[in-house]
Amino acid sequence: MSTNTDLAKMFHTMATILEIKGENAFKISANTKVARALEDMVEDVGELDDITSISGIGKSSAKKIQQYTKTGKMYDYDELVKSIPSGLLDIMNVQGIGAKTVRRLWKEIDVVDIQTLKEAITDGRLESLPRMGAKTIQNISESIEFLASNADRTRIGIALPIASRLINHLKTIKGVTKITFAGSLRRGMETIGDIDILASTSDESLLAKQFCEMQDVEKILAQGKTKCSVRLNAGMQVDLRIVDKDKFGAALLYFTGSKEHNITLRERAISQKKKLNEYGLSPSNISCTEEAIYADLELPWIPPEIREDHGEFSVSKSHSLITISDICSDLHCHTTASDGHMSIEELGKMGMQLGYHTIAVTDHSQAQGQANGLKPDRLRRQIDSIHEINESMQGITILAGSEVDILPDGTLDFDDELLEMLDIVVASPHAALQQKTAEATKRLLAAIEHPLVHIIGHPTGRIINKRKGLELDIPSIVAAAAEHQTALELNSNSHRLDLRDTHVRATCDGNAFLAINTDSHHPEDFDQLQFGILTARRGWATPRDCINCMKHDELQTWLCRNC
DNA sequence: GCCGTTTTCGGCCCGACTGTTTTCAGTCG
Repeated sequence: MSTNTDLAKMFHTMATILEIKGENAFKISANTKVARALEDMVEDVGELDDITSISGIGKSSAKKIQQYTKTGKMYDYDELVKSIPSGLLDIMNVQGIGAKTVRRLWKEIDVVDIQTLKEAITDGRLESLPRMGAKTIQNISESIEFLASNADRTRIGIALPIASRLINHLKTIKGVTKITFAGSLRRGMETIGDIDILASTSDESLLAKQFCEMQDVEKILAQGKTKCSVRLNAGMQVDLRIVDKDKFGAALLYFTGSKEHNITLRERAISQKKKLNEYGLSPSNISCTEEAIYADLELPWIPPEIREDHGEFSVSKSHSLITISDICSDLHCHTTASDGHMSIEELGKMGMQLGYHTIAVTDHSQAQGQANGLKPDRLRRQIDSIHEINESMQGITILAGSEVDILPDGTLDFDDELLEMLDIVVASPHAALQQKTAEATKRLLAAIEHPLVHIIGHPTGRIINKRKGLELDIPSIVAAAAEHQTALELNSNSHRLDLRDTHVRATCDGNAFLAINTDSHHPEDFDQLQFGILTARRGWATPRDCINCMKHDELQTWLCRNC
């Protein structure tokens, strides 16, 4: 698993070094493409018979990959890394500095890393380079400072509310007729680099001005007639594009991306003797809506979440992605009995409010002492109370469950006799999240194969930007989950989103069930479902793949599949 | 470096903005 990640990093690095060295641009993008292909693979690339069967990976890269999987070394990579000072790669991350500048910094004034770049600014050497005026140097200084404090991309759970707030504000500006967000946010990615906002207005300069003067703008990065760019106090960059109302669709398509989707779409246009850009499709002159542009290219409208050039151009019309309204149960929630903030009754009422037919109480098991995990006797008493409350509450089924720890050796935190008393068992890894792939996979397989386990909760245990989590052998996990009818959870919490998009795709492709839960501890946590759904859609999930979309009786039957 | 119902060679997406320049290179998305 981590071989793919390691290799992807190496190909990214090779691409960057080639760029600094001024190599052929297509060779550079070919390397980036290989890196991306590796990042998106769930099976270990070393297991493949023919690596070149993957689109974007040709003979040359396949040979390099093979050399690495066999020997742990890649000759071409090592040679490239040796050919430049390693600190130059860090300089490439400074906004406003590209490959050409890095090359000149290195060759002409001996700058080899961020530190020597800072020194060159202080002692005035930077000024000696062509096109290095006071303003440019000031921007570079600020970018270096910004880079030091903001290394991570922003979680969608942070970015989406900010974007909504900005749009609600900008909507009120006179002349604005249409406004929405695009980019990776619209594609529902788990982390966002910057917020892209697209707008139509009768007064362009007013909108641009007001945008740059918004309260939380820390710095204006660019301010043109049709494009403005600012950085917020929160650290996020926000780009505003102002476009003609009747070209909104073309612009939305273009700025939603992904870049790879756009490139393939444009190549498709060219092959049909057409030309596509952000202003429309010529010669047919179509630009108003995305639907019309796709239709003219003989394609159905493609949902933003799957616009990654991962096969969406041949997706069948009947492949209708899951939506939030398909969800009619939440099977992983906590109460005050462990570390939640709702009572069983409150949870039941919440479920009814959301229109669910079923909600599950799944408090932590005894191993989670810090989360006030339940010991067997407390759990037995809780099961009784849940059943009592369930009897008295009309309109919803409250399941007695547990989020039982999968201990490091793969055994569960409660014995079978107790587990048998539960309506639903969510088994999750919480500790020992540093385990190696083989051990971690064996651990989860044991839980998947356990006849009393219904769902594997947040299978990898990762926390976005904070903790890598278990690097599982996903194909084996999915195969076992399909065989034993155990669902794999997509935990909707925006800190987790675990399974991640590519894992979701593997799960659905492998005919295993997905469970999309919120893991709610507070009433407002139920809102996190939107992030789970976006991630599920990115993984091409349909309602048929997800147990939370089952009707009441169907779910009951599934819960009793091993009874 | 990759790819091919036009092609095994010759292409490979395209435009806006900045800062510096005095017509455009570099960067970004």
